[in-house]
Amino acid sequence: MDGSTFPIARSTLPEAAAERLRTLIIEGELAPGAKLNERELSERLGVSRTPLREAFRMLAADGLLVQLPNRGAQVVALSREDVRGAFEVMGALEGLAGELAVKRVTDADVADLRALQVQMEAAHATHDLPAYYRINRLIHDRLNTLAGNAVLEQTYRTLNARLHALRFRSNLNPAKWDQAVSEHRSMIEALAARDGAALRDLLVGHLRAKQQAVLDSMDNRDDKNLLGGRQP
Amino acid sequence: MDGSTFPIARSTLPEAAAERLRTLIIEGELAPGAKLNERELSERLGVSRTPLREAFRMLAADGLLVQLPNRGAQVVALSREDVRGAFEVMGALEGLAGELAVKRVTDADVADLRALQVQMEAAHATHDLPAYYRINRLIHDRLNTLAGNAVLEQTYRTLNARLHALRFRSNLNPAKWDQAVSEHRSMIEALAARDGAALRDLLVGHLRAKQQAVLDSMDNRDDKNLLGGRQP
DNA sequence: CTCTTGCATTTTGTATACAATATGCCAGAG
DNA sequence: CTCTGGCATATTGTATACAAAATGCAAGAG
Repeated sequence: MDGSTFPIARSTLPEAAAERLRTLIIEGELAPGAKLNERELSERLGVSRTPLREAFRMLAADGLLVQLPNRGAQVVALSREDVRGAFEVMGALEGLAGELAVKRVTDADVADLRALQVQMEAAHATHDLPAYYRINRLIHDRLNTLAGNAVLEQTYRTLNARLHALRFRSNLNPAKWDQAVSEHRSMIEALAARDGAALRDLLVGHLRAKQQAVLDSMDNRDDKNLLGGRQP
Repeated sequence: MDGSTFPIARSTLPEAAAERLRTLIIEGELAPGAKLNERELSERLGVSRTPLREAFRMLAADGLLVQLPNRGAQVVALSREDVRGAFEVMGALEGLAGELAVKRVTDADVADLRALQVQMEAAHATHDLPAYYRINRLIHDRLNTLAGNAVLEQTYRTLNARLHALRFRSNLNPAKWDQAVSEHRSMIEALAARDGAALRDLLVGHLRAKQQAVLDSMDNRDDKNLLGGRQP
């Protein structure tokens, strides 16, 4: 027999529960700061407490929950500082992804990305925000995959999930949106030109703009107290 | 009452078990690729299987274990590619740490680091490898703390633990050692001069050299099959 | 002799029972 | 009226029992 394997996706209850909880957190169904009662949640998910507690450990490692000994788990409430820090790290990771991607990207990859860019600009032109975010994410994920570094990709995804739990999608002013789309165009050109340094700088700058937008929106949200439980 | 808290360190069994296992893995007591039998381990650690399984989930999230459904957990066996990737990410993280540290470092911090540098050079002069590694780690940790970014620090520590499980300490040739010590001197000077870009480049280069040394040592170890279970 | 197939054993997965800790309320002192 | 202390309740922590799956071995077919 050759070495190839075809493992079927068999998920255990802890994994399934973690996945479900992850979605509930990111969708905002479970709000930041919310206390998670084990018995109640296990009944709602239809599993016993044992696998649920394993799910908690996984999500805590991802930074989506915090666990206090003898006091249970609660959805993380990111402080302004946490968000700033997470975006700084994301910037470094995406910058690295850009540098690495340049070394491995093929013309076919560039063509794919250009196609995505066209779709993104279409979404921009029609003010289709959900489509824009979806394509935006596709492009960034693609770039990370192109980097060919599994550790990077995993770290990136984990951090991204944590930030998505903020649900900062709501507000994006027109000027910033125009700017972001234009930056994306430049990024793809830098990639096509195999200019790693330029791509890195663009990505870091892009992330910094996003960071600023998110921090501004945190200041202006009426539920900001839910997001900033830790600082005064 | 003011808002300050003084929580005493109360650890739960899963955390304690994870900590113990982490040590066993990093010390090499549990070798890469080793299968972990739940019943046996729980007896050796003196806990039941339930908290042990939670510990497994934590370590798996840290990348120290891999868990296969219905087939238990085993100590991760890092492939050459994994090591390359992890060092690339470490480089990006340390580079960021350097840039951020420059913005916050005080003269007192610089003085502390210079003192550590002196100790490091003493260890180098007397060929005290363990002391060298200890001080080396102190310096890098200090730099990361100086960056003032909790997300960065946590990501850095996790990744570092994974690499430490390789136990690559064994071989370091004299030329590389001299080079590393000299690079450290430059790093502290760049920090003292608040030159973030220079510090970043030094750190990235430093990591790249370390990466190369580790990859070389992996090629030359007779137990390399234990480290590279995944690739041919 | 080799390969398959079925069974016994081992090991992991999940639920539940019991223990330890935390929480909230009420009574009583000041 | 406020604060403290102690008890009842709720919740989390851990061990154990049972279920499901994988593993290893041996017997039989080819």
